[in-house]
Amino acid sequence: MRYNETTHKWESDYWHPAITTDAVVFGFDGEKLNVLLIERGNEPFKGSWALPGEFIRQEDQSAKEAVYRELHEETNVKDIYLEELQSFSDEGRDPRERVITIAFFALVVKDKYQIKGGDDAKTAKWFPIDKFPKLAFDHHKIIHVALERLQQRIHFEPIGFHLLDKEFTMPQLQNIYLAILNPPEDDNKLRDRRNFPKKMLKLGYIKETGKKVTGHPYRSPKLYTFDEEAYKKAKKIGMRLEF
Amino acid sequence: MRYNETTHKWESDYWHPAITTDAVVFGFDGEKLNVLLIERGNEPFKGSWALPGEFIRQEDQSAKEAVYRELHEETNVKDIYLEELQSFSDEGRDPRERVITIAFFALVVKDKYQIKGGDDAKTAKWFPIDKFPKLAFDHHKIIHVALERLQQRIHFEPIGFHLLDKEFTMPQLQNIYLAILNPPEDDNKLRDRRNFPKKMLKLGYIKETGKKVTGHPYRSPKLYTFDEEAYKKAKKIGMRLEF
DNA sequence: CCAAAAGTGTTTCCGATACACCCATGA
DNA sequence: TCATGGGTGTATCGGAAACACTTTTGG
Repeated sequence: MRYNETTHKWESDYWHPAITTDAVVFGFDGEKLNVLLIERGNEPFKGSWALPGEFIRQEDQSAKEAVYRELHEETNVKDIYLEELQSFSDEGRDPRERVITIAFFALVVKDKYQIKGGDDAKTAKWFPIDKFPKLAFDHHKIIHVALERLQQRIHFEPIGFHLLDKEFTMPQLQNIYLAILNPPEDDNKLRDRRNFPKKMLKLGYIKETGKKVTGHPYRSPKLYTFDEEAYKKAKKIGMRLEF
Repeated sequence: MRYNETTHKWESDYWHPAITTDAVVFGFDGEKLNVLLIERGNEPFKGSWALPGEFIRQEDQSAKEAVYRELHEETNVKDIYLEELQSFSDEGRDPRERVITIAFFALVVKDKYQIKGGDDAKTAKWFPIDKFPKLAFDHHKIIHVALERLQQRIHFEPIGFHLLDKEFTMPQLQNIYLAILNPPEDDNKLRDRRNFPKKMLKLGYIKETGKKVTGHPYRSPKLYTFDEEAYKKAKKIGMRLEF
């Protein structure tokens, strides 16, 4: 594809579709899983809520980088967990022209970054995963796929941490598993406070910090951290990391 | 993007990258896992081997459909297992222009279809997964990612069948697991002929056909099929399908 | 009757699950 | 001292893993 100085347009002998990225950004508020949405300031779907996303630019090194750029602009996030979901390329998903989207999902510490308020064209807001507005394009479908993927992932990869501060308590971590997997009320294996830490600690990549939380009107929970080294080692020797 | 009747070029106000699909097609020869490669007839990388793939066309309903089209042209395959892998969008992966590839992996019955021979510009050939030539572009990396994905998948989804005829024997199925996962010699749980069928049958979605193979110079193995209905049912009630 | 490959059953052991009581903290 | 939530230990049960012998088939 070349830029034509005369017509001021990009030209090619072959059809090239437009490519965007969209990110399903998950956050955790201590109780529920939340998704970050943006109110669209332009047509199409002006006024509707949508996933943060943008057209990939020529200067982006990769699709992933484009997502980082966009998320940084929107929310100032950094050092987040970001994983490619899949592409969405069906005809008719954008009324303007044929658009292929590469979707990602991200896990962030919800209150660590200041998302953009209503001060300019774009307003960003968190919505609980079970109660969000009608969305632009096929973004509803993308969120659905992202949630499924997250549920799969958390069974076999320790990614729950990315929704929490560096130091976290067992009950917090357990709540994340419950919020994501939403197991039936009688599922003791996930909901039981005795079994959860036992299993989690046996995996070997969570370690106590020795510290405790203070300021609660009840017994202070211990703080733990994710031990990246131990995790890599466990993964290398093919340890079962299933939860 | 619009077609300009005067210049006979596609034009847009914004940069649109080129999009291709590539497919890592796996086949099984009874002993080893194989990948389908194509000898390139044009520059760049003329004469090199590469993954089957092509630019997405405007008339393709989706990226997946583009892959089907391309594979059908190359190999006449139909009813194959096809799953999106991920996109590859790094700058510089194609010397011509910026190209974003959406990669897929496929499982086919290796000898069911006649792949194209050396009769025209494109020659297709099977290569064992542990011994294939230098590849064009970043296709080496794509195959690596595809193999990892396949190894993950087969632990939790019954996809081994797609590499075999509709009716297959336990030893055949076991060999697929061994070829894909390549467990250490002392791994009894996968290599033991007694444990494998036990576990496999307990999952509930493989059933005996009552038939047997004949023509072997030794005891005839039983034939089994994949029971799609039973699988869906098991999946719906959230059964553990891990192997 | 021999060689090659396939089929089958049992025991053991560990890990998952179920389950109940005590502890720390601030009000 | 009470209410709230957090921490911990144990018994049981089931499934995974280890293990060996018999059967079928064609040559």
